Amino acid sequence: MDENATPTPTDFVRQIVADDTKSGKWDGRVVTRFPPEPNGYLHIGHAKSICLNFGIAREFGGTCHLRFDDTNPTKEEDEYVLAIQRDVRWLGFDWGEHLYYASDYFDQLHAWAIQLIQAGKAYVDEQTSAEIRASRGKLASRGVESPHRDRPIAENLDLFARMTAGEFEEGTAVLRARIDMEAPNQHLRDPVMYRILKASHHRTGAKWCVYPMYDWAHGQSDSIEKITHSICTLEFREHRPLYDWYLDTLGVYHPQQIEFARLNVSFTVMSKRRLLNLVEEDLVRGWNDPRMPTISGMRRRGYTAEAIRHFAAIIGVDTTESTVDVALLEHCVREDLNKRSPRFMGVLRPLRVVIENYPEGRTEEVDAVNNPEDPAAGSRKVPFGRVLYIERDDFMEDPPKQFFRLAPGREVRLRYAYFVTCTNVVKDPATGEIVELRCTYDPATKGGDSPDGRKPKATLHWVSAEHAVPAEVRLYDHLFTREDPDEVAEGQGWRANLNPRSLETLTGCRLEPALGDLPVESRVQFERLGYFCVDPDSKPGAPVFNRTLTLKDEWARLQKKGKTA
RNA sequence: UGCCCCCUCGUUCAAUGGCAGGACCCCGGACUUUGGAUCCGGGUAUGGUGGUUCGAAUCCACCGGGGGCAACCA
Repeated sequence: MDENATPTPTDFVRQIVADDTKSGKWDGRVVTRFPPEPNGYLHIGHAKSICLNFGIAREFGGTCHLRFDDTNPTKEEDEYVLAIQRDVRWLGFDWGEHLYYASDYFDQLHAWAIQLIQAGKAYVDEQTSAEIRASRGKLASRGVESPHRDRPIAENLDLFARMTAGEFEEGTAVLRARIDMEAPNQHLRDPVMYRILKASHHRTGAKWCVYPMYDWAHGQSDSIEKITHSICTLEFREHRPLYDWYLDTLGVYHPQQIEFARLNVSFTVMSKRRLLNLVEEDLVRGWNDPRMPTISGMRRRGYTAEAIRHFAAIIGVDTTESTVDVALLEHCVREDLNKRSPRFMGVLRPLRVVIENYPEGRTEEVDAVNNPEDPAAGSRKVPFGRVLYIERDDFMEDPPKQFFRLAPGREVRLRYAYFVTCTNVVKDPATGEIVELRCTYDPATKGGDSPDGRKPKATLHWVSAEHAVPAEVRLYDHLFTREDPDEVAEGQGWRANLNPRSLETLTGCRLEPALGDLPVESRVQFERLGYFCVDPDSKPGAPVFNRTLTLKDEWARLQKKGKTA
């Protein structure tokens, strides 16, 4: 997509950055970061954050770091690290040499922890996690101080050293910041800084027995990297006082945390926990299932990076929790695909048509425009013959008034070819099913125009039976049947709203020859049907297509409204 | 019965004390060798009540509604 078509967004985060740049608050530097935890694949919500962080860096001449927030070895895997990098790159962003891991900072973090202990600002607590949770107090009440809170500094130092050395079992001790058990903000009630985890870390292996908690790791990582604007989602707003406390207490470089509303999209779920659940329970075919709101899923589905970036630009950035209509995302994809997709003809549910007055054994080629939106795309030849396939939906034996397509005795245009008139309907005598149409064609209409000015009300797509490529086509619908998957009956979970018809696999489709050998991920339009792309499951001579999205369909709209009497 | 945050067309984002506007969506029409695309027109919004002000979506107060926070997750 033309970069000019996407206006540079203006939002409150960019406003802050612009103001800071102007005032010289950070010496004119702009450094942001995208800090995913490698415990799942990136989704469209992350895309919003990626576009925000990398976008701001690009617009203000700054840099954006990719930092893996890998502080929990029990949930994180290298597979995710690789997938995340691939997805960010595919989206069109580049972190240059600024690839970091929170685990790179474990030594520094540990040294800082000792510094806090020495300052009397942290202590080792040997209460159980249940005791700690209970003593932290309810939402409306205050917390109670740990019996270990006032233990001597030397003892804390010793205990923490032994925790680090692996002398204690998991769950037997933690290091806590010594702040205020009566703070109205729960996060300030002596938060845990380190817990004992005897798990192998994807990068540091068995080096550590203690791992930093998110709050302890995140702000300090920002500080080490000299981040200027640490942009995160709304749920971390109440963590900000803690973010600030750690940095201030340590007396180190202190970035500004800014929170924005995470993206929700209708008819899907966005939490990594739920997406992981769908994958693990085989409710979808993996993280990159085309029905998933993951970046890799959308990519496999045929969405373009440009469309996703444009979507991110127009939804804006705000502090109000909201759910964006999936139709807006789909609009962005259609808009982009309309401009760039070469057109072809493909028949999903074939109905055989014999042109009775067309000579047996004859074949000719007709000229077809590749993309009416792009004259530079040129044209191609499409073979035509006596036996064709058309879409079953394009014929009705007894059509309602609003049906413009083929019917007995009616003339329609075959796109780029000829006008044909249906003369007979052949049915299976046993089932009554229509198995073939007999038609005649008007040789004077070659190319699709009649010298006498006749204008059929419909133009149909078709393929020559002799030349057609057989294919599998996968049709997708929304993953959930409700705008809000959480809207469920008593006692039911979000999965009750999974759409049982989110995937429909069609075999025996017939495509024009040019579609037989396209590279994986090629994106095309099947005329009158929608946008499709080549799935990696394709084999030579046996392509598999995913339907990215349908075209808008006036006839389908009328049917849906029941106005087709 | 604590703390924090948020309420503008159906949805979403603008309007930074000065004519409430755009996009999506929906409806209707034009055009059309894709019932596509495109173009044109239409579509009951500032949660409520007070206050400040020449003037309030915007500032203040109260009320109402919604969301977040009680992992040794991030």
